[in-house]
Amino acid sequence: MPDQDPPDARERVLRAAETLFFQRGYKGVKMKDIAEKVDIRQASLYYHFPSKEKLFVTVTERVFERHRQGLQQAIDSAGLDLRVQLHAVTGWFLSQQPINFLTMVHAETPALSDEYKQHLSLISYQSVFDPIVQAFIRARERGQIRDVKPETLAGFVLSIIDGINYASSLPEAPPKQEMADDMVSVLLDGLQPR
Amino acid sequence: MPDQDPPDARERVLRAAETLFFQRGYKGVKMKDIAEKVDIRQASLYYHFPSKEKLFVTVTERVFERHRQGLQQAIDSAGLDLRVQLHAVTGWFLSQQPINFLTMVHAETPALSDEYKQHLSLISYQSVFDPIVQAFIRARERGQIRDVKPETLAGFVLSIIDGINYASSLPEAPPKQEMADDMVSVLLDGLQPR
DNA sequence: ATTATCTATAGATCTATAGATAATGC
DNA sequence: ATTATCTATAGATCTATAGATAATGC
Repeated sequence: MPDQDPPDARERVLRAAETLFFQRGYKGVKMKDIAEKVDIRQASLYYHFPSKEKLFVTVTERVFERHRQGLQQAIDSAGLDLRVQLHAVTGWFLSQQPINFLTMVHAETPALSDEYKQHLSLISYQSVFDPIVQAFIRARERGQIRDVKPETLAGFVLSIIDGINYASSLPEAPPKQEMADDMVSVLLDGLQPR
Repeated sequence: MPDQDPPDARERVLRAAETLFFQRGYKGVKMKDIAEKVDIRQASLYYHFPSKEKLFVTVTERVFERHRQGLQQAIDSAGLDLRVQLHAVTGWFLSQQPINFLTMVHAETPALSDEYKQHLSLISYQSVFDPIVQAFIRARERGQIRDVKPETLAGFVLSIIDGINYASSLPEAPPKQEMADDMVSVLLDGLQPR
């Protein structure tokens, strides 16, 4: 593994913006906040990106592309057992900066132009939703699970992961790993006493 | 059932604000938007509420109080079977204007003063979280479910309900009722083929 | 020369206040 | 008199642009 080159200014802007947008939402972040995090002046951001909206969309596209690759790889290298695959999925998400997918594409997009709304909705589906849907479809084909709509199940998984990230910001929350493991065992085995 | 009196101006403001704040978030709503929905001028809102923040907090307190009562009643009248209770919980939520609890208290509060953040976090816990936690605790005491942290389980339920509301805004989503029923059966019975 | 930053600020937007005015109820 | 609205606008905030300046690489 070679040492990482120090990120250039554009990259530093993208990283700062990613953290802030996902913490506070589009409207909750001022260009000044991002500039301060990068330690440049607010107006200098416009050398790298023509507008706040374009910066947000670029950030979001990058994040979803990263998640698409990471998720796909996690699932692919987990073999053919759904339980192992689901642990790989939660492992991937817990290794990443927490994102609220629902919040992101649901609560924030109203602030964006219609064109971008649709676009972000589509790539969010393709990147984080679809790989999980496919995993459920295949598990069903292998007879590992009963017949429940795979899109519904993928929605459950993503919702709960969002919820785990939320819960972890509260005092007294169990470790994320524990909640994630509980999710997998509840989804697969249910809550009936053994 | 007596006819409802027509709501007074203050009440109309609260209802318009509730809808808008929960659709677009605190920062996504302008006082002008609320005023237009009530069909008065923007400045007239300040006769009823001293500030946007106070209006938001009042709206949120009312909503959570309504949910606390509705949830408690739904669970209480569902007898002692957890499955029936969970259907009552989903029935209650699906009968109400969709709220994203996670979004609400997580993504929006950063825009509010620290005092209100804590306050809203607390009442959200007491109103929507605690009744469900109690239901899981009792079910466990009755031996109806195995030993998983009840707070974790309540988090799963609320996360998934948020997710169902989100999914329903997408094309091709299954009916909410169907997703909610799937949630209950997956939580209780798991996904193992029967 | 080109690249990357800076200062200064225009223009738009938004909350909240001041003071006037109309409607309602003694 | 009191209640509920209105018009007008001050003041704060935020994005984005203009033009100057410093640093880098031929």
